[in-house]
Order: sequence, then structure tokens, then C-alpha cells
Amino acid sequence: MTVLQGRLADRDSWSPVGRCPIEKTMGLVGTKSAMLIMREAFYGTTRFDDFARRVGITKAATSARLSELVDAGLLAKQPYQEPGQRSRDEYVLTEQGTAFMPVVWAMFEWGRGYFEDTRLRLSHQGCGAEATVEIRCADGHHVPPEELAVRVAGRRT
Amino acid sequence: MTVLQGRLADRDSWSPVGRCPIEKTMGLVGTKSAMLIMREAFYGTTRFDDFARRVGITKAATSARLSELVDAGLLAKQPYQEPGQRSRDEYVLTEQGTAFMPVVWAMFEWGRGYFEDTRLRLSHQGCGAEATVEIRCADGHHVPPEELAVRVAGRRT
DNA sequence: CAGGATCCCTAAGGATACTG
DNA sequence: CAGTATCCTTAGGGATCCTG
Repeated sequence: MTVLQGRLADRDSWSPVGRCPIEKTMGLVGTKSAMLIMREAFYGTTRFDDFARRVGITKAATSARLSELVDAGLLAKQPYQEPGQRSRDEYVLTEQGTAFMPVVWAMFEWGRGYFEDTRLRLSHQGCGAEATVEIRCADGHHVPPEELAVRVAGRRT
Repeated sequence: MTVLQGRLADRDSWSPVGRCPIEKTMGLVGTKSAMLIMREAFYGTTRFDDFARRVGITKAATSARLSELVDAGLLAKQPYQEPGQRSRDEYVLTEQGTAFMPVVWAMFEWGRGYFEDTRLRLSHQGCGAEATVEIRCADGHHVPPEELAVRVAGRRT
């Protein structure tokens, strides 16, 4: 138990800093379909119908989710044109969207272990070694859960 | 774009390996309240009413979510007894639950940047340095998004 | 303190049909 | 291909009241 954990545990809500970033993040992209669309976008999917089919949701849901993700700035809508066709839009990851991927891969990794799915692995392309999601500090140490603290600006905690 | 990303992009659904771990994970703990309860459990909250109050949900929702998390094995229900009181239950993180924390902190980190919340920081207690969630390979390299690949067992990809 | 019961509202999302 | 529109079901979750 870290010092801060002890302090944070003594409170009525997450009041010290207003609403917690986790809560806000879940409010923005906290649905299964949004998470899977982000996965697809990372895999290189850009077309509306491909998202719908590969994620396994209806077009209505696809439309709603893509719009939300574009509005939130995780995806960008870009026009493209195939010869002889009218102009259409495709959806690509933005910088904010790419920054979101650790969330997706953390879920992937946990689910892989939890559901004992041994067929899948994250790997570092090129070097070929297995990759995992982990918490590290600026000094380069791996940070196990019991050594992780949350600091509120200014305070010592 | 990695090799696997290219290959995975050419498919109808996530068929090569059945349902994806991300999807299964979201099915299990993909609600805002479940995520916040996990945060609270990490902070050291163990009592029913504390969860309800600090997460900001009703007791009915608290009851439902805690039961699901216990059934899923992320939390364990343990009896405790205060002098002069009847026996009650408290909820503590299991190993599976602790393993889930990278998901929670990845959301925390992304939300912190996205919502520009500068008051909060993850830190490595003791060494005091800032901590972040990142993807690294077994050879010790930091793995940027463009170098990350997903491998399906046996296949080269 | 730790819930369960009941009622109600909203969002996610499936099914189906229709458009440019 | 890229959507929009309509209808319907289910789950999350608030409010309120009650119990051991």
C-alpha cells in the first residue's frame, strides 16, 4: 500500500482532483464497439463497411461509433477517391488515437492471460521478441503494482 | 504498418483466432463502474458502502458490479468481523485483479493527456520518478506503435 | 453497514429496409 | 460502398424504500 493510496482511500469521492481521467475516458470510448473499432483502425482498416463487418456490428452502430470517435479526435475522416467513383471518406488514426493504443493492448494482454489464449502474442516486429504492456518509471525501472503511486500536483503524497 | 497488420486487414471478421481477447475483456469488465471499482480496489477500498460512495453509483449498481467482479475472479469476497458486530464481507483484489491494473492505468494516462489534466501523475514510489504505461519487448526495447505486431501461434506473421 | 426489491429512464446495439 | 431511418430488446444505472 503506497502512501497516496492510503490518503486517497480516506475520502468521499474522487474529489481531490475532480472527476478522474479513467471515468472521463470510459465516458468517451467505454463501449465494446468503440474499443474494437480502435483495434481495427490500428490493424489498418479504414472503410466503413470493413469496420462494420470486422467488428461485427450493424451499420447503424458503426455510423454512431465512428462519428463519436471522429468528434473525440481519435479518428480523422479523410476523403479519398477511386477511379470512376465518387469521393468517399475513410477513417484513420490520429495522434490521439494512436496514443490510445496502450489501453487496447493492455486489454488484449490481460484477456489473453485470463482466457488462456495461447495462440496470440504481441511481438516487437523486427527484433521478433514478445512484447507486453508494462508500467515503467522515467529512471527505467519496472514498476510493480505495489510500488505504483498516484500523485496530486504539488502535494508530497 | 506491420506484416501482421496487413494480413489481419484482409479478412471478414476476427476469425483467425475466434473472438478477440479485447472483446471478451470488454464483455467482462467493460463498464465505467466496473473500471472505477477496480481503481478503488487498488486504492485500498474494501467496503461496500465505500465503493458505492467513492465511485458515485447506487448500492444496487455497486452490488451488481461487485458480484460480477467476484464471479469473474478479479475481486475476492472475504469475511471480516469488527468487535461487537456481526461478520461482514470485504472485497479485495485477487492476482487476476491486480494483473488488470495496467488497463486501468493506461486509461488514466491517456485521459490525463487527452483532458490535459496536469495535476495528476503516476509515479514510482521510492525512486520518485514519473511512471508511464508502455509497451516493451522481452529484449528490453521500447516498442512504438508502428513496430508492434500481433502474432497468431505457429504462423510467421 | 451491507445489501435486496421495485420502478423508471437512457444508451448500446441487433434486424430490416431504404437511399445516393 | 457508405450510409440513414425505424423498430425493438437488453443492460447499465438512478431513485426510493425496506431489511437484517
